[in-house]
Amino acid sequence: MKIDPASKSDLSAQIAAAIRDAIMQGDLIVDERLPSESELADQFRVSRPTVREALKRLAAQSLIRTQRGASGGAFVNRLSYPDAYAQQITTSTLLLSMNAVRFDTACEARYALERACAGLAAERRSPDHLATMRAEIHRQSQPGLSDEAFCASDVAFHRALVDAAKNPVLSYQLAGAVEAMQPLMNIITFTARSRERIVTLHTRIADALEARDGRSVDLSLRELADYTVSLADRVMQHRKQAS
Amino acid sequence: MKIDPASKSDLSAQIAAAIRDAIMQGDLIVDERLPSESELADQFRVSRPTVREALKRLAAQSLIRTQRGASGGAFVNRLSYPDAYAQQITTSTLLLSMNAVRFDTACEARYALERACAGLAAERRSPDHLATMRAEIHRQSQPGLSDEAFCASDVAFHRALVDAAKNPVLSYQLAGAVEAMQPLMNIITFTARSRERIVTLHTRIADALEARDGRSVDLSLRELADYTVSLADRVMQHRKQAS
DNA sequence: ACTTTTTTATTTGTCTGACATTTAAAAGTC
DNA sequence: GACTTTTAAATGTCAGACAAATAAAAAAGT
Repeated sequence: MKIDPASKSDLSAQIAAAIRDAIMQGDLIVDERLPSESELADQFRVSRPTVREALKRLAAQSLIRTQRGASGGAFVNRLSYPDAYAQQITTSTLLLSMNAVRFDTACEARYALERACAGLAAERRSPDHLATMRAEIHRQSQPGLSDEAFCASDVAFHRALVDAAKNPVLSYQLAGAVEAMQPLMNIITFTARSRERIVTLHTRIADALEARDGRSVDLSLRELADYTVSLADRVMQHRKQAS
Repeated sequence: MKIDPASKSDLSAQIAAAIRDAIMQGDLIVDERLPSESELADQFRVSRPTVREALKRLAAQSLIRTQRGASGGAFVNRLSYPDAYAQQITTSTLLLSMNAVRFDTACEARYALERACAGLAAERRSPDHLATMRAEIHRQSQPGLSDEAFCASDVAFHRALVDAAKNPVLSYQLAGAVEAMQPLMNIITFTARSRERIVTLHTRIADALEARDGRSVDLSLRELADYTVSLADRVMQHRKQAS
């Protein structure tokens, strides 16, 4: 069923890969129970701790879940959207923070992706999405709002925009990109961002969405992107001068 | 430094979360060495196997790498683009295959994302990208080509289009989406897809890209998307009739 | 006969201790 | 000084044990 070439290193990684392949290939279906740890140990000719390490690897990717007790065991997990979001966010966040991705590169990518939703969102937006966006705009225009709260509201606004496209796959992809950008965005927000300008642009986007004018949404998003990038440039130049 | 509330279950998961947080927070930087497994065991007041399970969880997410021998240990890993790709692909593939995502939903998402690259790609495409695309088009028009090879070439073509935008973050996001769609796409291709039509549209895209006409690229992509979705509809209807 | 309680078996979670293997650095040798 | 050998530290793996949770079976009580 699943074998294991005695080639090179790390038995637990090999076992994890074998089980992962079986799941991806469809040999193991959702909610199916894997053999018990002891049985797997016998099957693969390794000890139980080694099997356990392999299972933990899979659990870390939400591929399996485990239950204790009689008739417990490891079960193939249905990968839910929230789980997938979470992993995408950690992966994307780390990728951006560890690879010295330039702010404008990330920003360009983010708004390009978001603009991909503009047309669909204009077609399909429901009153709920509009209400959410209006509410966030209102919150953003409150004078006493902290920087953190403003950023959170900003994310919620754009999240609503993406969700308005009513395509869960798009939402899933975009959630990772937007969330991962947040730390980078905060650097800008906390220094130079004009809330007034942002609120104006957000309002324009909401208006265009309400009018189901996809082209106008797209234009406003592009303007927002350009503004954000120009801000970033200014912040970077400022830093260069300071050092 | 990192503690561990004796609240609820699964020590290895808690420890993994603590270390993951430390990495994401920046308390542990790239290439920094974690304490040895024995030291971590002492620190968290657990046994070494438990620590090891936690470390394997992190290794599964490419957050750490391990080296044997003296001055070995677990090191914070720089998450590389290829590693991130790989994870994105497994996650996306499983998400799509396990959640009964409708083909047209996935297809819509894929082409929406790809169209997000159209403008940038038209601006920045290099002769290399064009050459790759032309070569793939040529391969696709060979009569003896197997279905598998045609699909692979299709992926390579679209990959080149995305890469032409010269934004690694976009490439990273799109690679996952496109690859994850492949199994679904194959269902269509192996039944009803007209290669001639595809090649014609691909050629039009390449021509528009050569002319740096972003708008035209976008239109051709939309046409390709519509064609693919209509094909899918036909295949589904055909199946419904058969059953 | 039906419900409640108790027992039991199974399975994961965790610990202890040991040995194997790899690898870099220290010690020794020419 | 360059080379070889030894050593120590670390991960990788194993074996066996006990704890804890849990569902099913068995027993008890009404």
